[in-house]
Amino acid sequence: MTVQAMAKADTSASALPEEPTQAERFGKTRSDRSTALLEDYAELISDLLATQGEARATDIARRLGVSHATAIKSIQRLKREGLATARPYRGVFLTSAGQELADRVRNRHRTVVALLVAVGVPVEAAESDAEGIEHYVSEPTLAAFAKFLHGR
Amino acid sequence: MTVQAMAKADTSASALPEEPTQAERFGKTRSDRSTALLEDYAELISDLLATQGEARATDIARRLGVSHATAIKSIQRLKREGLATARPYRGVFLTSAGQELADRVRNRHRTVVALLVAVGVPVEAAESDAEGIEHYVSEPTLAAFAKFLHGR
DNA sequence: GCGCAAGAGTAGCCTAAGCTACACTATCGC
DNA sequence: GCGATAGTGTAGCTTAGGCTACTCTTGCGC
Repeated sequence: MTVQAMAKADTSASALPEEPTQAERFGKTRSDRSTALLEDYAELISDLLATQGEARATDIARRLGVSHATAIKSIQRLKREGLATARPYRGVFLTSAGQELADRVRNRHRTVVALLVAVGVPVEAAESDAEGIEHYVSEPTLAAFAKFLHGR
Repeated sequence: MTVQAMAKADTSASALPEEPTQAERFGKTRSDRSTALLEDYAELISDLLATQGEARATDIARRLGVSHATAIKSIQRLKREGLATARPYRGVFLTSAGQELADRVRNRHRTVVALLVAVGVPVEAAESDAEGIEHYVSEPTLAAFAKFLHGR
């Protein structure tokens, strides 16, 4: 604090953004984080339905590398949020909202990977990093990515 | 399941990666997620020390948009992990490991923002999205970003 | 030098997302 | 048609990261 300290601001640190701005960004990042899991589940279920014809809890668990109990708990959350339906001992299905989310996520995922590769990231790293990155790519950023890829 | 379903694989879904690969990626993403918070704290503390001369729990809380109790809990975790030191009612300081982490994170943050801007993302969106994205950028990807920025 | 506001710390609660262990269905083979 | 096995579901525990509501220090103003 104090004026003296203020004076030496902007030395090494690239000028801190004002508090409210920074707090908002962190808040947005926090909420993105909480939807990241749902997005992954939706996308995976959609892929499983498309390729295997059904999405079973055990398959989902195996793909994600978690226990089946964890997968089931997350599926329950998906149901709570209106993204999926599931009847006991039958598979999991997506509601239209869930399918819409899955499509959006898959599309975004592809764009992110393509962009990473386009700027020179090795394919394997691109695929791997995109898994984490994609959940934090906002609409304007995604649009910029698409434009960049298009106009190359 | 079943051969019929297998046969129609690779339709809409961009060919699922094999299970072990995918599970590894998700696992990596999960562990990145758990270090993301620590990284944010380390960077912020470093910035506060540089610009204000001290890092107080309340300031940290305000910047991050969380309650001071939450900030203190996280600072305790930082201490547990050997990244910071703090004596009661004195400020928070970084260990050399913590400082090293902060430097690395700040550097990575700058590179990510610069890359986003370079591919046409509006500055405000770049700053905001980078906050989430940066934690999932691996070394190879970061190197590719730097190379891309350099050789423009 | 003392009182009081601001800041720091503690306690206790919640939810999400992991886990293991156990119990219950379904179905396939014979 | 019945039994083993594979898959599903439930219970109960853990940790992280939020919160509010309290108490305890510090240090500034007078």
